[in-house]
Amino acid sequence: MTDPTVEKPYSSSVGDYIKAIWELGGVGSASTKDVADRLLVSPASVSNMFVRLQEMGLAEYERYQGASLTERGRVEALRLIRRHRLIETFLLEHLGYDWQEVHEEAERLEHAVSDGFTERLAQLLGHPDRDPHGDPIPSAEGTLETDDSFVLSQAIAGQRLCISKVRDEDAAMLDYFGDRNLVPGRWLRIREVRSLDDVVIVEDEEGEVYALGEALARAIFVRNDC
Amino acid sequence: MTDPTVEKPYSSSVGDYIKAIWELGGVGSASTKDVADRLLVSPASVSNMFVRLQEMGLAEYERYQGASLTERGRVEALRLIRRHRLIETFLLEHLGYDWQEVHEEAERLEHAVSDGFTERLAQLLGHPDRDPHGDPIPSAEGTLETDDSFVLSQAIAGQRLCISKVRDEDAAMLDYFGDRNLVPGRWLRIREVRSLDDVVIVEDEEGEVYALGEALARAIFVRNDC
DNA sequence: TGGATTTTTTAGCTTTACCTAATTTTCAAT
DNA sequence: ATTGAAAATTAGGTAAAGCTAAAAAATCCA
Repeated sequence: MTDPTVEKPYSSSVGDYIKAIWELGGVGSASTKDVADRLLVSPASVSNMFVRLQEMGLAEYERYQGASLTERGRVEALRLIRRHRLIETFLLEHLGYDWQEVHEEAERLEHAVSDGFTERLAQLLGHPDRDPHGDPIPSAEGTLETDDSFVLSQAIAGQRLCISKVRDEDAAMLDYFGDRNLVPGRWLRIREVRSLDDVVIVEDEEGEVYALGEALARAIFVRNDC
Repeated sequence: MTDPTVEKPYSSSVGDYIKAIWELGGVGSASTKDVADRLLVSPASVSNMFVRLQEMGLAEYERYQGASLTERGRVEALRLIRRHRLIETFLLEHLGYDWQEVHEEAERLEHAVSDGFTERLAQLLGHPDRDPHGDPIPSAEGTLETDDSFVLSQAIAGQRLCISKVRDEDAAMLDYFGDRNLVPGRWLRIREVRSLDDVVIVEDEEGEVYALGEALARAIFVRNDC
């Protein structure tokens, strides 16, 4: 008597795995170890879950070859990422959160909110297509804009480029960038890209000059338009 | 090596049980059956959980006698109820939810949000002390205003009373009241309380007269002040 | 090519939270 | 005081999601 038209929602664990595969896998597939490291679980747990994801039709999986998402898995991942980024935007813009605190809270909330909540939140926020880090927000239909931005360390001296996003993994870096207003939407002129020590020297709109070491230059993404 | 100062958060199931005991128990204790009916689980599951709640120090429990909350359990229940009511207020006032939709969403969210989120939300909402149904919102410290309101069916003809809250169990009733603006904060003059058929006849501030049958008259709470 | 190392899987176990079926206790009514 | 119904508990079982330890496959490298 199970009604196939009513599909039960996936558990939050399943969602975490799908998201991890999406984020790690890119085009190809994600390895057991990488997923285990990202989710802080044992590799054995990942092996188990890969089998279950396949049974659920969310991933393709071949023993010893890692897992990749099916179309349904991809849609599900993008749905969660949409939720996550909209929630982050709300926390930052309406509740006064700062960069550090946002990620953890959004990680929990994205599994608890309904689609209805998500779309109303999108409306409240004015249907943004980027979150405050500059990451694109997938559409409600599960499409994601292609991203032609690249890492600042790959820029060429003389270019004038727009910051498209900043990596959101390291809170201290986010603070550093926030303090100096190196945030998505700002234009930079590239003064020098020094291969010797991977330092990139840039000038912002106010003429302020910054020398960014390797780690910082790889945390800022830029592109030609804004 | 378990650090007793770091207390792990309770699962959402534990929270559901504590809330149910609080809502059903009042002063005394809540019975296995009542909790089972409210949470839509089997009585056997409730018996199990009662034992676990006692081991966790959240409830007192004696076989065949039901369970009542300890001080810690009471504080935990009020914390969840605070979250729930603040979230409902937010959904109604900022996201355009209507009465029906609100409860279910809040029920899920209250287990996912942090205390930090809750307090920021309270700030955004202007630290309300009542939710839109008129239910008092517990303080962050775990205190709850004593409620001296009573059910409309216990009013006496001639009194002038203020609607303090409306029962939030039945969505159709909430709609009925909402449509007629019979909401917390409105004053009513009691024209007649007919014991024959339990119909209560009231007049609102605009002189509109309503005859409310037993079910409706028990869903509206009133008191002398506002 | 053959070891050594890393990665992955398998096997078996734990906890949480639920269930059904059977049994026991309580309570109310004769 | 007994009994019958309602309520509660116990016993035993399931599924999800995790774990460790041991075995197997893949990869790297000299």
